Amino acid sequence: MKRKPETSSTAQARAITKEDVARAAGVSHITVSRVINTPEKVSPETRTKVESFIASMGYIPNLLAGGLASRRTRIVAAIVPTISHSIFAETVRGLSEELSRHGYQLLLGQTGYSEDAETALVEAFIGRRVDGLVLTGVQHTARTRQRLKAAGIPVVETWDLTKRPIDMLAGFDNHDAGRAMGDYLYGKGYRRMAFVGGEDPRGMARFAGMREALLAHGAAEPVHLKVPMGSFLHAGRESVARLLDHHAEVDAAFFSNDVIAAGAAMECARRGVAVPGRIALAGFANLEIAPEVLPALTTVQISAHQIGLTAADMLLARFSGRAVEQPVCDLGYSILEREST
Amino acid sequence: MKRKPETSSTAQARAITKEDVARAAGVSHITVSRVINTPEKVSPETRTKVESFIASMGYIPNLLAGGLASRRTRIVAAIVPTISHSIFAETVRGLSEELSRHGYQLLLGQTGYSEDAETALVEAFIGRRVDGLVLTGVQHTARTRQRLKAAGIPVVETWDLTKRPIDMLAGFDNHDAGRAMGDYLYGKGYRRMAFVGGEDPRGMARFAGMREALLAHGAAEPVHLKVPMGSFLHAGRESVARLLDHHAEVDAAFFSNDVIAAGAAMECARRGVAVPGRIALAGFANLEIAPEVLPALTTVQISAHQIGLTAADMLLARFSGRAVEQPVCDLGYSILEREST
DNA sequence: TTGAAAGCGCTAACAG
DNA sequence: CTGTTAGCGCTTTCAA
Repeated sequence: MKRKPETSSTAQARAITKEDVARAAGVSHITVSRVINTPEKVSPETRTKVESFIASMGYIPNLLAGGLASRRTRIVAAIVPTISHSIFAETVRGLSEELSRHGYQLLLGQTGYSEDAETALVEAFIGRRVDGLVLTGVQHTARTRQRLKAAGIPVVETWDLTKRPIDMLAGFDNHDAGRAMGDYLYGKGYRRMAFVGGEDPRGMARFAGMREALLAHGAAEPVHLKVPMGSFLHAGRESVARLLDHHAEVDAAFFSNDVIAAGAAMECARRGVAVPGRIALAGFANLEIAPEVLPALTTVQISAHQIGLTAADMLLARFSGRAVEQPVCDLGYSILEREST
Repeated sequence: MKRKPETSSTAQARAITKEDVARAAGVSHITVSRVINTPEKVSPETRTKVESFIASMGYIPNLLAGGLASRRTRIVAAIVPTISHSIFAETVRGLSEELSRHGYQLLLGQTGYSEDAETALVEAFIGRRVDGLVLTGVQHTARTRQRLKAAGIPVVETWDLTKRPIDMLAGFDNHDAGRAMGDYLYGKGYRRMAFVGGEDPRGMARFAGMREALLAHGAAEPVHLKVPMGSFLHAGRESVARLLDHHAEVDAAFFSNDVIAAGAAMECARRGVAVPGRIALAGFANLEIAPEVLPALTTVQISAHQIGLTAADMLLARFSGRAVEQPVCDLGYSILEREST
């Protein structure tokens, strides 16, 4: 039990351990452990004494060691395409708040919309022995699915629906949501539609749904404009410019998210193009910017925050051994009409 | 060395260990360890053989155990006020990208601008034995500073400057930046200024700098409007409305960040108020929205992304035992003139 | 180039 | 209510 001399290049001062506190307080280290984890199982005097030593010595338990011994890290990992854009921020916020309320911490990973990056992150997080994992979308590499199955940790897929979830699911039907917007725009009298979005699976599903609705109504094949990663606002401005200049027949555009749509609205304002007079604009997700931009955006309201909350609650139920009453949860969507259509 | 029967309520399948791989490959577990960590120290045949077993068995090393034994987790924690807003997103992105390039992962914490929350996060992260820590701002509780000193881990403070950093620093002078904007606006002929921002220390410093500049020029005391947390766009709209309605003399407003300023621009557009004719608007940070909104925002350009990159490089240098050539790094700022002033 | 022994700091299970 | 014993899975000497 002798301490070796300090040699590590990180030069981290030898941290105080439970042993040190126990010695100082004249108890065994397991008692210190109990004071921290199950204080009700320790006599009040002992507890008070130990607690005062913990405080005065500035003892911080090594969660690495604790996690190794107990096989629970109290860490949940979330993997999102990106946090730079606000689309997933609400979900992450809901997740993070609910988890931290229950003593869990959130480890965040970004894929940049790459499935291989997701696989790498999943492996890294399994290596960290996270207690649970939240994934964005339902499309994953075979390797990801297999790793997750093998690890046997609770998983929640989000932001979409599927017949064959890996484990649990909290999302909504992107295809249906797209169709609903198609129906809505057609119902408002628009006939030549465009869809502007990235090539992520959920955006594609929304496009497919919208297209289906339009064709069912006998409307023309919608124009499909792809936007690059990067600045959504800028992409929105560029794409609406393209629409205005090269697809003059288009009278309504549905954007993959509100930020792109807001960019489009800004470009229209710049050009003095009337919205919705010359072209109607609809967004997706009801982000912060949707009601603020001029004109306020019609959008598809989804519960991004609720997705995070639900995912957290599902995991928390699993952790505590409770049965998850609804392991597959469709949170729905609704059309929110504002000024832009 | 006998396995206990599976009882854990997490029901995590017994994970494959180095032992299992070693046994299968007919080597000792330490050889497996070498194949993973220092492959050049293993003979090519052994390496190939072990690697194939690692792959086929789907072995994922337990980083908890590794971290415990090696005293390095390859995790860096970053603490920001919030990730929901885009202000710190660029910094986090720079940090995350640079770190992951070098095999480190990022653990993210949000304080909601509360110093006590920061302290709690610092303690939690120290408990996780992160290799390094990135903090936002230079104002921290005594307890935070003391914990950090005691833990002896590398720390980078960001987004501000101070004479007495905890350890390393990558930021810019908020007071000076505010003064520069004050000078600029005064130089453009504006005389009745307002500052709109939150009550975070950096925003306050910018206000103080601006005020100092104005008073030095003999201009009037600036109006100071506080915005609540929450929606910045909305706060911007509300505050400019207040300015327009109750401080009609104000001819220029400086906002704590571009998102608030953009909200203000949107409200002006809604009201048909001329910018900068009736009121000039200036933002801060040169966020994505600044050049896109109508009118494009004059702002203070700072290198949010560079802050993250620099912080990462400082930590990386420390980790590898290299000396950090510039432990205190002033990244500067500059006025970026656009249409809104 | 490979292996054996000895922990890292903690918790689980059992005993007292 | 408190302590003892035995690992958790890995890396670090040190030895072969």
